Amino acid sequence: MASFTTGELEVMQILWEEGELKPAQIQEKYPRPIKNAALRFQLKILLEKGHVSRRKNGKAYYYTAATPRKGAFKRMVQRMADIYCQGSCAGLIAELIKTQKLSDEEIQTLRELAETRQAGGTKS
Amino acid sequence: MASFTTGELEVMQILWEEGELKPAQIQEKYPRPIKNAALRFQLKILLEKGHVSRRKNGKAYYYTAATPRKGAFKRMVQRMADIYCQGSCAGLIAELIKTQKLSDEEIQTLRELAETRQAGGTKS
DNA sequence: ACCAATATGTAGAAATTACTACACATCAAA
DNA sequence: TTTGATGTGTAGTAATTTCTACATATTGGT
Repeated sequence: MASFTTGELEVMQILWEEGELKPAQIQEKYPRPIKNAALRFQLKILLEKGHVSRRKNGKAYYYTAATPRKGAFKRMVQRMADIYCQGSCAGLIAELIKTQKLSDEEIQTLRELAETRQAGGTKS
Repeated sequence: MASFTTGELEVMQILWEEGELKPAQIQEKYPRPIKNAALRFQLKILLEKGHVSRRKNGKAYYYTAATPRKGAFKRMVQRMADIYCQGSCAGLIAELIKTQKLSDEEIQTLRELAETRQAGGTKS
């Protein structure tokens, strides 16, 4: 009831980035060749599940994401934390900082980000 | 060729944590009730795909993870960065620090972690 | 009003993932 | 060596996900 299949996610990504599109336009942006009818099938599923909505304009239906990107992101983060870090998001972030390749500037940015949050959270 | 199905991942998680187990033992640790034969089917798939190996000891086969946890983690991180942060892992970490609920201590820990990496990267 | 281009709807097939039932194999103990 | 507990192998079923083919509908220009 929460996570997307691969195909669904490919469509949602496009809608999150592009806004309102009709099937033929989504098809063009699709990361791999896909038949129009196959794509429309994905849209049908997403519509039934309530993840997209559509609106008729001229001849065609235009689709938009109904499920926000942010919520989907949160669920995926939590899932990953569950799998790899006993459910702890902080643990996940720590693991990422420890293991990912990061340039000096990127680390500096992250550090500043943490400091900012710290300053904002406590009352100066 | 890279990512696990839900069922496969549930098995891999147990093997990553516990080491070498026989089917009945994995079955006990499984996050939800599962029939012995159903579990063994998952193991069969994982074996065919090369994600686990097995070794006979006494009556039973004992299974171990052949695909390392670390690699699977990296792939999942990259996938998530691709979907939500234009492929940038640093961007992903930044997004996490910005959006996740974190206690003061957790933020402090992350900050220290970043500082440590920074100190270690540049020559003191 | 008609036609051609563009869209849509639906039934069914293929591929993947997940599960079940049951017959057969192996080891240890009497 | 028979017996029973434990473990294995395999064939068949179900559910989900993905794709295809084709008939039908809608719109704008003539």
